[in-house]
Amino acid sequence: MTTIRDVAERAGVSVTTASYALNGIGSIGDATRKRVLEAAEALNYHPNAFARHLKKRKTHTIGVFISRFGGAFYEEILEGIHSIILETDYELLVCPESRSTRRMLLHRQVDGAIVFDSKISDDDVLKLASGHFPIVVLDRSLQSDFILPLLLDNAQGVREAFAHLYGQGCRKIAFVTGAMDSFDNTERMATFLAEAEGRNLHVPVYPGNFTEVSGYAAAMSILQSGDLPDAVFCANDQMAMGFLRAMKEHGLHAPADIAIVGFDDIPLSRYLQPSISTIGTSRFEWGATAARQLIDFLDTESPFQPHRIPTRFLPRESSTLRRESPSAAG
Amino acid sequence: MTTIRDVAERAGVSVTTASYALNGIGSIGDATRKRVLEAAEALNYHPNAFARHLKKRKTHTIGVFISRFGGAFYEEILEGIHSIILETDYELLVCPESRSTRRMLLHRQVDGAIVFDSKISDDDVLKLASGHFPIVVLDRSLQSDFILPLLLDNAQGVREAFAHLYGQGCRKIAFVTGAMDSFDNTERMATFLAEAEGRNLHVPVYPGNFTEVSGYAAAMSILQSGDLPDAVFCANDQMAMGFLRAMKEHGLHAPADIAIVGFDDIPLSRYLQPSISTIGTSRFEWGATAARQLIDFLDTESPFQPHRIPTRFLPRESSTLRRESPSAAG
DNA sequence: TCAGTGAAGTGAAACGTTTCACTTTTAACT
DNA sequence: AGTTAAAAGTGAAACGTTTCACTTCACTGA
Repeated sequence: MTTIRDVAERAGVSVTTASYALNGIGSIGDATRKRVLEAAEALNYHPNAFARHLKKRKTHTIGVFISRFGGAFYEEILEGIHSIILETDYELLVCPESRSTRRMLLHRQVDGAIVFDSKISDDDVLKLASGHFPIVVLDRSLQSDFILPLLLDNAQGVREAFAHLYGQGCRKIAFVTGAMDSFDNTERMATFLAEAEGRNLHVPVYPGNFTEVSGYAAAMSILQSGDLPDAVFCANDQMAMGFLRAMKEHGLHAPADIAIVGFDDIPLSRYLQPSISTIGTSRFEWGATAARQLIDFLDTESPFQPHRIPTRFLPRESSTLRRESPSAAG
Repeated sequence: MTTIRDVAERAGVSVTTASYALNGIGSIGDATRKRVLEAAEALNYHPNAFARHLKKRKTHTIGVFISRFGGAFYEEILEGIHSIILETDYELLVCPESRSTRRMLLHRQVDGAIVFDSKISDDDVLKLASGHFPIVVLDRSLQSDFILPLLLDNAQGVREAFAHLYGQGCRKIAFVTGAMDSFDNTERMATFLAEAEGRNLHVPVYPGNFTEVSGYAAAMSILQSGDLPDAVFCANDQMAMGFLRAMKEHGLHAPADIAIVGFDDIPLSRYLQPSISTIGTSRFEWGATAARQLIDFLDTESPFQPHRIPTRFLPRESSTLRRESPSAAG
């Protein structure tokens, strides 16, 4: 572990001079600077990040906190964030859930954070956020000058989807929920039920948890009841996939027997057979917006600009009963 | 920014006592400990990670360095790594390419690293690695006691693929390369050419760079030459996708006109039409193995166990001319 | 009563940087 | 030669922890 002290010694200068030379600041003679740089090179010196960050109060790094990497969901958001990072001089650190006390531990190891992990409590986020530590949250609604909730406009897409099903004559529509502690699920369900209520429709609700398996299970309990709906809205695509799998096993077809709509537009949804009607957004833009706003805040202290990320319904095979017009493709 | 000094003051104890109490070590009376904990809670105190890590020489964190998040490739590796992390008390930090001096900056911010980013030079990896900083590399071959190269067994899969094509009677086989500075590409190409040579076949080589577009371009130059091969091996699936797109645009079909084989088994390859024959591995296991070995090294100093990650050929529609036996499915 | 013991608590050095405030050297003018 | 200013370089404090070595104190048992 060579330190700046070793470098200074070898170059025959003081630690101060070595520091200035290495950072290219202060007034240091060319010859001296060169000698220091050579010493550093020769000793394979790398500054200790902790000592440096302890002294300077900034790390020029933003942290992204997610629960996991899979799920075909985070990837595009991370790419969006990364695309903005590449335009700046910031670093990016992505931290998934871990057993130890990540939340506390990583605090102040980054200058700001983007949070997309329901395992992190609202309370922790509220406590951590400050003018020195702004946070963008992608999965919840929180009120603070230093927190920017950047949420999907769930209502918009759900309304479009409902209109599509209703417009096709579906009147017996069931809803399969996601995890009940999810903000998005709550909003999707509330919107859907409100739309139905507006048309005097009763919507049976089946509990799920966003997993493929829970969609399958919901389908099983519906199919076994014998009383089939003509359409089912699943709170995400994974569950729609599970639902479709169960239908196939029972010799039923979407949309002929039951029209299916999901949410998220995961990459697979387009390629399955039938392709899954779903509600999508540009996740890349979502991530990019989050990163942009966070960095703007850090650089210029400009206050956060709350807004919703637009979503839109993408009709595909799993719910389209008859093609209205030949040119109307999703 | 409340510090441990503030906590100590509020609790009416020394900084030392506060530190011991907060860390649950030393001999501190129950009443005192409680007072310290309450003070910390009241002040919303979080230890400064930099000061802590500067003093203790360990961070209990491993870093993963990748070039980007997309490409349908890293996701599963990251999930594999994460799965191991969850079993331990380590933290995980994932760091994609950035404009600033990430390599130096992150050094010592983690206890060990997993590298999968060709933009990081061999030289840097060699210099950084040491008994205090072990590195697992997933994309290159390097010799050091403190570096573990965990590479795909490219040869195995390529040989199987070649045998498959040759066994079907293909004799005029072209190769589309990946990026020339890629270790994997080099190995895939070398194996393929060696296999061909062994059967006295000449293989025309078309340059690509692993992108879908470069596969498309390679196809265009082959198709325009008018002299069609009966099979093409692409060094990865993205290029195979591009190749197939070009074929479709020319009214050609795989495998009837040209049999196509890719490499990587990206999720999409299974769902496209035709589905793409490819060479796959368990990327989840790959990541898990990397994490396991790194953590073993850190915990027990047990030396690295070099080995290759097995790959296997997955015959699908794009290359299977006739089904040999009804039961032989991939 | 007192040495001995263990529990409870503390002072201060150390980790490796950066940077403020300062001194020394050099060069440029009269 | 003497003055001044700028350039080059340095000492030491600070960042916020942890932890070694130490003190204080109350209690035990003889």
